[in-house]
Amino acid sequence: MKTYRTHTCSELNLKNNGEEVLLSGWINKKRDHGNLLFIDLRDNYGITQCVIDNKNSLFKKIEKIPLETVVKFKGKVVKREKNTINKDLNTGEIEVKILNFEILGTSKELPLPVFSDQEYSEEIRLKYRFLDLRRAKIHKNINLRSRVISFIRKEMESLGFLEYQTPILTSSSPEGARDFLVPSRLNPGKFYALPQAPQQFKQLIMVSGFDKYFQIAPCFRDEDARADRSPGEFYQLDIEMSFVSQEEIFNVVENLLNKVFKKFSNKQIQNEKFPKIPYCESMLKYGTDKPDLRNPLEICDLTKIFTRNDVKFEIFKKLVREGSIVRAIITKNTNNKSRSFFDNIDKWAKEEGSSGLAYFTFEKENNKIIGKGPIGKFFSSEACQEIIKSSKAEIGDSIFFACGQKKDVEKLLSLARDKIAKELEIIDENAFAFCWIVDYPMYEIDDKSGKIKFSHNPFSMPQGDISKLNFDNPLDIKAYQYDIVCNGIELSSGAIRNHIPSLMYKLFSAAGYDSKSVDEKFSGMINALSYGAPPHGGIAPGVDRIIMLLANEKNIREVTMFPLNQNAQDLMMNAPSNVEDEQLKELNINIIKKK
RNA sequence: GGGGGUGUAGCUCAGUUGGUUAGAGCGAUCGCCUGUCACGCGAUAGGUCGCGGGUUCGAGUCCCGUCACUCCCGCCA
Repeated sequence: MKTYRTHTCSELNLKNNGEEVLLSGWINKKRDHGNLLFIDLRDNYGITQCVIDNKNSLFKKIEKIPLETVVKFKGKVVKREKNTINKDLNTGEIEVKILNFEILGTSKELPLPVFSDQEYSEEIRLKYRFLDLRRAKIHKNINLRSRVISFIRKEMESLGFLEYQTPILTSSSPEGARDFLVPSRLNPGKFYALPQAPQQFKQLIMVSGFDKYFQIAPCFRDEDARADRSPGEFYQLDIEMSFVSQEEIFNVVENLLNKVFKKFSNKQIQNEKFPKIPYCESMLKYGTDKPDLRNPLEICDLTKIFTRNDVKFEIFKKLVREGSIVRAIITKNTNNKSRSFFDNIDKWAKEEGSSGLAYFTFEKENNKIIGKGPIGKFFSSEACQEIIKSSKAEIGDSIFFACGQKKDVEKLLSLARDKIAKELEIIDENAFAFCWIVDYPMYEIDDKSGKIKFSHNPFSMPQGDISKLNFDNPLDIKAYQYDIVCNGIELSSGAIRNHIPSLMYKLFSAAGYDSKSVDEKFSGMINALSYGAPPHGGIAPGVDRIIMLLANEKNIREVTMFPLNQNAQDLMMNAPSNVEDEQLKELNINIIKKK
């Protein structure tokens, strides 16, 4: 005997006509005609219209039930008249004539309406997240998340991967993001760290001979939030495999992502075989290592043009002589665009903190190519010809220049690519454009200290003949290190790992770590690699971001059930919070009070 | 740590050059309404204009400070 329901709120249809049923759910909406009352009853599965009129003695009582009250209705399924069918509902061909009711959970007046498509402030949504989560769109997103994760698990298992769990309380690691620390009661003055990723553990799993690992792994990083980055915690599909090349890992992930994105979205995948773009090429053509390939605009280097005598644009020429570079974006067929289109982009660039974007348009006049626009007159016809040649521009195209230090130019033009493409509406919103970014440099120069540091994961395997690595030019060493990018969002990064301890010491040494400090900081890892470690590698796609793309959301909190706000607070549970002095004492912790 | 945006009724927002008693929609309460599905109609209640200070005869509006939320930069191997 069912106590609460015989059917869910999306189940009933014409086949049930005449049946007596029990439904339980929330009062989503009432439409009260005075002597006739419609109630939309909602549960996780859908909505069923229930109806009662004043011939029923319960009418006055039911009429008074507030929205979001949880009720049980006993009723009879009746076919709706043709002109009253609601095609938007699964249950729209029937309604339930209420015979009896019971209130299961009362509701106070709502701080935010559940039945509404309106936008609400994050503050109120997060404080009353349990109400917010009842709303259709986010409820759907969260269930999508569950189905995607379940699908990924099944796929991984069918490929022979096994899910292994790794510790949540681990040790602080010297590289990477800021750690969340957990004080140890049994070891006064010492701290655990929450894992930024199960990086070392998954490698240890390979060393332990398990071969194919995956985990939907929680990761914790104490860094500031962004729209696509939760503060605190996020999930990775963590993968590691033994005895594999980079290419084999690519195949696993490419196939998986193709399947996931085809199953859970109707958008087109631009290239099912993900293009592989070397890091340097990406930095040149897109100004970033996470390019949005839906955007057809590309950047080209035109520094040389500004060394010509027939180019008179002295500001840039002077900067180039002093070591600046010039790069540019060509826009196709924009000679008919208004002056304000160009000026707005220049204005935008200035708002971004740059000195702006100089521009002109290529036109043909008396059979000669000339530059039309504010700085066009500074370029001779021959110089224009040369620009057209090296940038693949055509008559009628426009060109936007940026000049400055390499990093600044890359950054500005990367943003400008997005900005201009949006203005021109040339981004295909109905596509997923994946790519691999490959051949990352092993090292980079630290901006602050000017010293050599690891640019990514210090455990990555360098490329080339490892016996002939040239440590005199460490910046030229590339790693088997790769990222997946989709629509300009970094989805994951991974690497073939360095499983050779002697090589690891050399690599660390180039970044300024002596062997003693490597032993201290990575003793577990180095030690393990010294007892027969298999070649191995892996990757870790971000689950939250995958769901974000599938749900077509721009904010990660829209696919996270109970997210922290931008200040890493949980407004509903009131975390973080003060703790009792007794607790602190037990942990040997003193709070330093700020003045 | 820095920059931008926002903050007015329970919710979403309007509020003119600084000028009478700060408005609308939704929600709530009450009344009318038997085919709605954003039901309709009428009425009532509901405000520390984020907070503090200043300018002014007069501040939701201008100025300074501060707080909260959010977006971005820094940060995120």
